[in-house]
Amino acid sequence: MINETNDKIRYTSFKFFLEKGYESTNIRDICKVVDIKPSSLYFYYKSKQELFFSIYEEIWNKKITVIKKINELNSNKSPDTRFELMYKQLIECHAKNILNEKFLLRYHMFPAEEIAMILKDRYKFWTYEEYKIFADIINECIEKGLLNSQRNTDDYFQHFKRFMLYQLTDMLIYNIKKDSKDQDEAWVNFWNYFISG
Amino acid sequence: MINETNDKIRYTSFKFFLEKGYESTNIRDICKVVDIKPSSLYFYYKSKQELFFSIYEEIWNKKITVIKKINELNSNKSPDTRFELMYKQLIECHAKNILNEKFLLRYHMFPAEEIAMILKDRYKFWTYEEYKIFADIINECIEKGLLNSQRNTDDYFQHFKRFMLYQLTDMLIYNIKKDSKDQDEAWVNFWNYFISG
DNA sequence: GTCTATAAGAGGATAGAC
DNA sequence: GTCTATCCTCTTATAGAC
Repeated sequence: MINETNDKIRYTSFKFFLEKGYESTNIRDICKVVDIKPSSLYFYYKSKQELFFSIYEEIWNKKITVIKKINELNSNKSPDTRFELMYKQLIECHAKNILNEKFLLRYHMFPAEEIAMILKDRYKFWTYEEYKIFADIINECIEKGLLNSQRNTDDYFQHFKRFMLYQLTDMLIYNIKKDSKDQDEAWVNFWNYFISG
Repeated sequence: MINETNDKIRYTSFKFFLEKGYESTNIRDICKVVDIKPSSLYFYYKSKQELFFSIYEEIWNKKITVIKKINELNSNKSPDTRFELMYKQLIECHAKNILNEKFLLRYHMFPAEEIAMILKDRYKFWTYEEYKIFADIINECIEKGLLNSQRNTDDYFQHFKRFMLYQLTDMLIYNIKKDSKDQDEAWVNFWNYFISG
C-alpha cells in the first residue's frame, strides 16, 4: 500500500463530510481517526476545500463512468429499451452506492456557503456530462416517433431527473428498497406519463 | 411596536438559518443587519441555539394550527373528501409559505450536529401532532370501507407523507407550481394507488 | 434595552525539525 | 512523510457601564 494514509484520510473525510456536513467537519477530528497530526494531512491536501472537492469529483467521476458503461452495454437495443434499462440498472447501482448519492444530494440541495460557488460550477459541469448521454437516447426516441417531438430534449431530461430523485428519496429518507416488480411498475407509470406529457 | 427589535432579529435570523444553515450563520452578521450589537441580541435570547429553536418551534406551531383549522372547516364532509380537501388546501398553503417548508426540510434532512439531538426530539413531537389529525381521517376512511383495512393507519400516513414530500420537492427544487387541474390529477393518481396498496 | 470591552475557545493553516 | 509547536482568525458568550 503506497498511499495507505491517503486512503484512510479520504475514507474518513467522506464519512465526516457526509454525516456532519462541511462546516461541522474539522481537520482535527479527521486526523484523530486517521491517527496522524493535522500538519501531516496538509502534506496530501493543501486545504480543507481541496480535500472536499477531491472527494466530490471522484464520486461524480465514478457515477458518470458507470452511466457511460451501462449505455455502451445496451447500445444494440432500441432507444426506448435502452432508456428503460438505463433507469433500472442505474437505480440498482444507486442502491448499492446509496451513500454516494446521499453525499451529492446533500451538497446540491444545501451547499455550505464557503464552497457554494465552486459546487454550483462543478455541478453544472457534471450534469452536462450526464445530460449528453441521456440526450442521445431521448433524441433517438423522438426521431423514431417513440416520444412526442412537441417537447424538447431538455424538458424530457428534467422530467426524468425528477423521477429519479423521487425514487432516490424513497431509498434515502424512507429506506424503501423496491424489488424488480415494483421497479417495472414504476417505470411503466413513468413512461406512460412521459410520452403523454 | 413594543418589540420591533425582536421582530427584526427573528426575521433576519430566519433568512440566515434558511439560506446559510445553522453553522454558517453567525450572531455578528445577524446583528449587523438588525443594526444592534451582539450583546443586545443576548438580551432577547440566551444562546444561538435558543434563537434557532424559537424560530423552529414557531414554524411548526403555525403549520399544525393551519392543519387543525383546515380539518375543522371540512368537518361536515365525508372522510375521503376531507382527506382530499386537506391535501389540496395544505399544498396551497405550503406554496404560499414555501420558505417555511424549505426551512423544515433542510433541518430534518441534514440537521447540524450541534442541534441534531434536540431537532430529532422536537421533530418526533410535532409529527406526532400531525399524525393524530390525519390518523382520525384515515381511521374513519377504513371504518367506512373507503380504505383497505389490511394496511394500518401508520402505513397510510407514511405513504401520504411521501406523496406530500414529492409535491414539495417539485415546488422547492424544480420551482414547479401546479395549477388546480394538475393537483386534481395528482390526487386521483395518488388515491387510486393508495386504496389499491 | 443597548452599549463597550473582552474573555474563552475552536479551527484552519504554516514553519521548521527529524 | 510525519512530527512539535504555534500563529491567526473567527465566533459564541459574558461583565458591567449607561
